[in-house]
Amino acid sequence: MAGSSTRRRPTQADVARAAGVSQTVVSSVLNGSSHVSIADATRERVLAAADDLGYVMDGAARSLRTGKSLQVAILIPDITNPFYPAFERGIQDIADDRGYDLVAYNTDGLRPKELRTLRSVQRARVDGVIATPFQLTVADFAPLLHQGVPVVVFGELTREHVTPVLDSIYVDDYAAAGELVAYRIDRGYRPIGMVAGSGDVLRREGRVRAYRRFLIERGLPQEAMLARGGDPTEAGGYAAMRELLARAPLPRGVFAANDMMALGALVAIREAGLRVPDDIALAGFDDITVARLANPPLTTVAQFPERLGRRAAEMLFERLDGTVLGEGRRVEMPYELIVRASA
Amino acid sequence: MAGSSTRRRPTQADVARAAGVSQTVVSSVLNGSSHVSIADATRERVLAAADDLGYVMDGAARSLRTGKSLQVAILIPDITNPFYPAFERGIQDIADDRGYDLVAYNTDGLRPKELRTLRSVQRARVDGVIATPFQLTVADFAPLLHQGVPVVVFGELTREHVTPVLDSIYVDDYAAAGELVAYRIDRGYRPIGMVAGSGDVLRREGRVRAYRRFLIERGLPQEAMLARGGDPTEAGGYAAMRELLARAPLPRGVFAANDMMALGALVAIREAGLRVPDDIALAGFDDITVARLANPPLTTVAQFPERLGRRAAEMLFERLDGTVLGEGRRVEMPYELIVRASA
DNA sequence: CTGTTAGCGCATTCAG
DNA sequence: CTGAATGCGCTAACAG
Repeated sequence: MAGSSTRRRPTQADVARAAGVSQTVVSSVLNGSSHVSIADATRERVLAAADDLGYVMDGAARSLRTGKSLQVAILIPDITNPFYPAFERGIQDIADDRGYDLVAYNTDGLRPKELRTLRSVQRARVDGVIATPFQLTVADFAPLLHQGVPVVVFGELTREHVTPVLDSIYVDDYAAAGELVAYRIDRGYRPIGMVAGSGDVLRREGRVRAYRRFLIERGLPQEAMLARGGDPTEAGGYAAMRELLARAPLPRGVFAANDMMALGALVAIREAGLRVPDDIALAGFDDITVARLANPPLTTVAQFPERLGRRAAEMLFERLDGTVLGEGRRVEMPYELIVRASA
Repeated sequence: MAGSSTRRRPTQADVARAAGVSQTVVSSVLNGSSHVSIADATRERVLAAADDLGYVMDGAARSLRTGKSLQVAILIPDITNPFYPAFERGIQDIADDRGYDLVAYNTDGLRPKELRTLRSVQRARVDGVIATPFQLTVADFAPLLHQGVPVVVFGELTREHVTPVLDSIYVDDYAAAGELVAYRIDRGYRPIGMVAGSGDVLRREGRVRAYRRFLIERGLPQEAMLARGGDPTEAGGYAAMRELLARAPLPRGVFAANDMMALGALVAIREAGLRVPDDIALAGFDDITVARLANPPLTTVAQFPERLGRRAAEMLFERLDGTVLGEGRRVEMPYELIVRASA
């Protein structure tokens, strides 16, 4: 009647005993590697014993000994933001293939949380990190880097005097937003507006900068039509759009910093009795799944987050494998203008 | 010109040396706990030295020694499914408060992957697991449980003869779907349809069962109006709805197994030149953010995934703390019918 | 080809 | 109140 008593998990020593060999032999056959060759008969016996006892490697012990944890960390602001699940999924798939686990951290884009996370990451002894830093700078990654933990950053980094070996992957938001505004939002010399998040988010500032440049080129007054809702969410978009609608003159086109905000803006516009795109052209950014399902379907910019995640993970593993050495790489990934009915 | 040479990370021994004390003392002050009291002056000195060297605890070593990894695992089918990010986020927030990291696994609801994941979880030596099993049964969790790793399952489990100590948390899909169909989809003795996933997903079968029961009660023919698209995604919903539309007679109401499928169905209905809800009443399940933003806004069932995640995490930590002992608990969480314009 | 040995960083006896 | 010694499970020399 042993019942639910906690059973100590089997170790290599247990397997060795069961197979009548030494623990070293067990380690060798389990790792396959090593320069030692093992007799086939012995190997079979060990494997059988391991399987029999339900042996599973103790990651902590292995990690302590080898310095490799077989875990990679991902830092994102908020998994609830529809852009990131696909990004995470892309990473996860690659990591999975390589036998790596994924430790996930949400930072909310807040610096204190980002810093705490960085320490957790060190504590966990992960082998590599993929980060979407919002407030962090390159310098903050220095400790990790110095300890030999490769880091891949998603987004454009503020260059600093010393550039550590740090890979980054990014999409040219500035160019994409510029195209979008010029070709889809602009309707001659009419006011166009933008709804954006609170603006402390480096990664997305390219979007706002592109909008500003457009205004300058057209000689349009700046700031007048820029509404910064608090959160980069649907609620934020709704609030910001209502603010825009309350001002005069009414914008004839609106660019939202992301699709969620655009969706919120859409609701606000509809509630105001105006139509998209007839009264106001509206476009977003990200091409989240539902952008296509909105009514009208949303014109936006696709960034292929899953592919971004996969590529980021590949870059990380190239560092872990030692396939790629030396200077940090900056990889630009393509975007695509998705023209639908809203603009 | 040391540059980017890999620096060994500081250990407690290094801190001890810097502070002029023994490693034992460092361990004591860093853990705060212990029955040993340390002189204030010494404590200060140690803390200063640790901070100075940028000391961060080595989780692997601690884990090996104490058996606790300060990590919990979450098993979900697919983070890309909009229900799960909020679920994960709820867990993450609680875990964060407790100083625990979250190791995330996507299983795609496929048994082989689920099993592989279970082994990874053992290898990682996580302290606890929150799982959304699709094909796994209680027995599969036995090894983990026997090793003293608490497990909280989201969803209803098939009871087996032996019920190990395993907590579960679930929403009564069967009741919720029943209400939805009876009060919102039904329009007298007219055909009503359902679009659902491929059906090997235990957790969601309550939705289909409720639909079936309704047909039986009304004496309506079964199967005729049930279309099972492959994936429980927007694409699956679209395909399944087109299939339904191709049959005769046309359904006057359609229940989708989840919101993503409902959104896809909406597109198919619109493309067929029919209107929701005038021609066809449509309802989904989950109340993902975009359900409200659809046109027309989607009638659905809210399950509050973030709250579910938080509660699941709390249950897990009650086990980890030893606050709750003994029998596995089954906690039912509330749902809410969200009536909007689509049905 | 297989066994012995040492030590990764830490928490925890047990002595001083 | 502090220090020295031990071992968690594993891998990697090194011997045999």
